[in-house]
Amino acid sequence: MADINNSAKNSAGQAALSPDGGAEGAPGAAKAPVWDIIELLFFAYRDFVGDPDEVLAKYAFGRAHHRVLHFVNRNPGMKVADLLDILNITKQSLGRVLKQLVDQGFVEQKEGEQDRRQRLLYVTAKGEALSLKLALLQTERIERAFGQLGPGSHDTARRFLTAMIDDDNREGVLRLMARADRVKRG
Amino acid sequence: MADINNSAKNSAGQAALSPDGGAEGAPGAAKAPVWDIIELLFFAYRDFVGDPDEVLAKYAFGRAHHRVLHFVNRNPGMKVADLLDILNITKQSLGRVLKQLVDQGFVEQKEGEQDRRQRLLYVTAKGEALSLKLALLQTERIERAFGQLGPGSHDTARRFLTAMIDDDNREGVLRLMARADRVKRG
DNA sequence: CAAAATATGTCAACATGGCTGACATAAATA
DNA sequence: TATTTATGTCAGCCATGTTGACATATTTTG
Repeated sequence: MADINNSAKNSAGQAALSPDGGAEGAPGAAKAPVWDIIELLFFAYRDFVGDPDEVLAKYAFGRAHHRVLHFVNRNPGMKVADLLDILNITKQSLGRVLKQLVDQGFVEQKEGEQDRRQRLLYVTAKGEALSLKLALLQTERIERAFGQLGPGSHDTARRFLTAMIDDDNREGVLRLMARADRVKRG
Repeated sequence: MADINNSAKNSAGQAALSPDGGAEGAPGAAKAPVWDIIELLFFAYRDFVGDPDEVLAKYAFGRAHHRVLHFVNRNPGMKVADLLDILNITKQSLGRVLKQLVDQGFVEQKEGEQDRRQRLLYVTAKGEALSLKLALLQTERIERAFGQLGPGSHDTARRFLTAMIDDDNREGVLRLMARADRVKRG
């Protein structure tokens, strides 16, 4: 709120602060918020998750259904407990949307072979189709962005987003993604 | 569930798909979803917005309050209608959280000078302090990420996130951010 | 000036998707 | 056999979104 030596700003109307302008010497002591990234994350994510909404609405589904469908599609045969860990919600919350997905034939539950207490989750053909449809919508936006940026932007974005994940969680997330990738493409 | 010719994966446990491996020739025809970015956005954003939660809980506030407080702090004197546009919610929804923020002395409303129907929004000192506290929490995560990536990562992240915003909205968002920057920094 | 449009607020009712707590069942494990 | 585990379910609460209707003050317009 004071106002000294600045007013210079780059193309995005921000920065020139953390990259060098701002004090960054003291380790661990964040002085000025990185407002631009904070706000851009808000707007980017808002538009990103907004894409599938109209499609979901046609089935009377919401974002909660989308998340469940997505992870079951990506990790066929996963346990209910695994899904709870990923989504970070209670089994009661999950139960509600999962039941709807099962009742309407988007997700199937099969008894575990080794452990018959488990209800392993699979998408049906219908479920996979919907999951794919939604993912392709989001992919359009992502690839449009990559198109505007240079080559290597995919890798850069991946590295940035990966670094934004909790240190505690990062390994687990990467393992999950690697496994999903193996299963779906194997 | 079969398992053929792969298992090679890069450091992030994914990729080798869109960057080159996958078909990308047909313009406009997205064939394969960019699963990695889709999932990483989910996890990164989840952790990112999760940071402020415990602090907010001490005031019995939620993420809705956080969003309002943030934008009012960044755009002092903004109209209620502007805030509604940004947040994309109804005035009834906004009214609820805004009232709490006003009642508890985090936000003030002042009559517009030219147009006395307007209730221009300002954070109080208390509100600014809280907004800053929350932003610094998120900044820690962001700068930790920038630290893990090379120099120039701030700029790269900004460009990526900017490109992810709706074409229709991008200009408006950038204008808003530029204006906020001007106002807050003098 | 009177009429219409605008900015905001408010009441009431409802939906979604989180949550806690308690309890039930079947199957695995000690 | 006793306990633990994986899952499901009932009941109710909370936060935050929605729609629709209506009120009030103020500005703008015909």
